[in-house]
Amino acid sequence: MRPADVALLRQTAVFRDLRPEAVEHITRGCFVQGLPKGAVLFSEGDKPEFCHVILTGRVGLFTGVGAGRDVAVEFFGPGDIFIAPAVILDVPYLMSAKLAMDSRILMVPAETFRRHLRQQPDFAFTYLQQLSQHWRLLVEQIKDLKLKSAPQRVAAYLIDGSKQKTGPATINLREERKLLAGRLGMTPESLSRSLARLRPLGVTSRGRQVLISDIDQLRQFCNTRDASPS
Amino acid sequence: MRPADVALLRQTAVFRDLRPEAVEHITRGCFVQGLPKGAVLFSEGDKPEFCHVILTGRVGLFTGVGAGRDVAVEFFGPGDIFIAPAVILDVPYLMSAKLAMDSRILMVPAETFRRHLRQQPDFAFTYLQQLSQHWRLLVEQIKDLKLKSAPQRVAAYLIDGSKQKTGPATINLREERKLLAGRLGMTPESLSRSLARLRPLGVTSRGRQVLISDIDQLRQFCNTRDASPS
DNA sequence: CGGTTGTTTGAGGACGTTCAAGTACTGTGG
DNA sequence: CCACAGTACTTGAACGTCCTCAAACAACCG
Repeated sequence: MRPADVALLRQTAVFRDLRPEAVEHITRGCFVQGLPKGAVLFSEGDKPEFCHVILTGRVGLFTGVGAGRDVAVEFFGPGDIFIAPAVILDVPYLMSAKLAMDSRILMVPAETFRRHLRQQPDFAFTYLQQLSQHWRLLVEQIKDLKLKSAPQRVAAYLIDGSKQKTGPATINLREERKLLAGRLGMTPESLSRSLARLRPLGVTSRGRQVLISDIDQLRQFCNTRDASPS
Repeated sequence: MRPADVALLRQTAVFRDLRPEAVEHITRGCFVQGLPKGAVLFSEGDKPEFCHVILTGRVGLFTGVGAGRDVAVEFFGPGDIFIAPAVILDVPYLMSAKLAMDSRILMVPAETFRRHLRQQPDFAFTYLQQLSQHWRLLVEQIKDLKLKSAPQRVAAYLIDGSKQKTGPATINLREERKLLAGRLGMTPESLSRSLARLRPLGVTSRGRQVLISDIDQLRQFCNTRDASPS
């Protein structure tokens, strides 16, 4: 591993609080891969051989890649360890992993990862915290899919992705719209139309830039039972 | 804790492989509650005070309980530790927990649970395995919601819930249909209609009993892109 | 600059919801 | 044991949302 990569790793939520020698111990036998956008790390049904940690970039987890349309289940960014569950249980992946942009990925051999989880309580706990956060991402997504309309899901995503909590905000969509549509459980056409329907509520979008004039107004729209237009 | 409850606990996936003294150590300060169907263990937005382990019975996690309709996100049964993520992170629950039938619940004080996760590597790892399985449940659910039709989701649920892997099967629906409909992301009416549409494929239902004449045929129906009727 | 890919907009249709009524089930008390 | 109330489940009709298909437009990259 390059020193720069080690430095990146030391900033991540899971490794930040570990003793330096523990980090070094875990990363022994690991390596880093710099891969281009579109690269596939593994496919649905594969047996896991590595656990992956994102140092830089963005990775999407997709399903139905081969047949039909591929739909994104969730995206992860720097510091995230993704689909360790398959590694922990040593069972085939339920999703495929594809880079949403050029990324640097730390590859931890599956057995190494499991061994350190068993032997290093601190590591197990910090990873448990991250998996807990990721669990909550999926829960929120299921809630949104089950009881929000398409425009409401888009609005919720914008609110969640903005650093501002109130008033006006600017958001950079972190993935292209086609992929984002899948993550939100709709087609690209529906995403486009949903954004159009949010325009009266102060949402304007140019490319990946989205401007919101009033987040609170959007939040209110998200929580109304009735998503009637204008 | 009653000896019978201890015996139940010793059969669960998480506690089965722990040393007896470790189990006893963890359960010190815990207590068991026998509660009736419909009882609410906690509500969305509450701060977690206990981690819950199901000894017997069945618990549903719901959202939007107060306003609108309450929708089930997932159900858990004996041996499951549920929503520990909120406990681990010490953040408010995203869902409410309601008993789907009379149950016995082991209540582990939140701080006790966190402390043992930190201090007992075996416990952390076995729980990590369970959370990993639960993670995969949510992933499967999201996949189904995003790329299966309502009848296909019902079929997938039946297949998943049956002990047989092939040929004919009998399934006992573990929750009433109203709640099951929410779990499957549809209304009770749609569930009823979906089951009706599966009839030509050899699915007959009487109450909570569902008979399938040929699981493989159902499985094929699940995976077809086109869910055209009959 | 042309080709490819991503995004918007339109029209039509399928799926699922909503509302409403009717039927079957479950448990309770007479 | 039966009658009854309350609930769960089914079925029907109308509506709305979202998807599909198709075309035009914009953006990006070699």
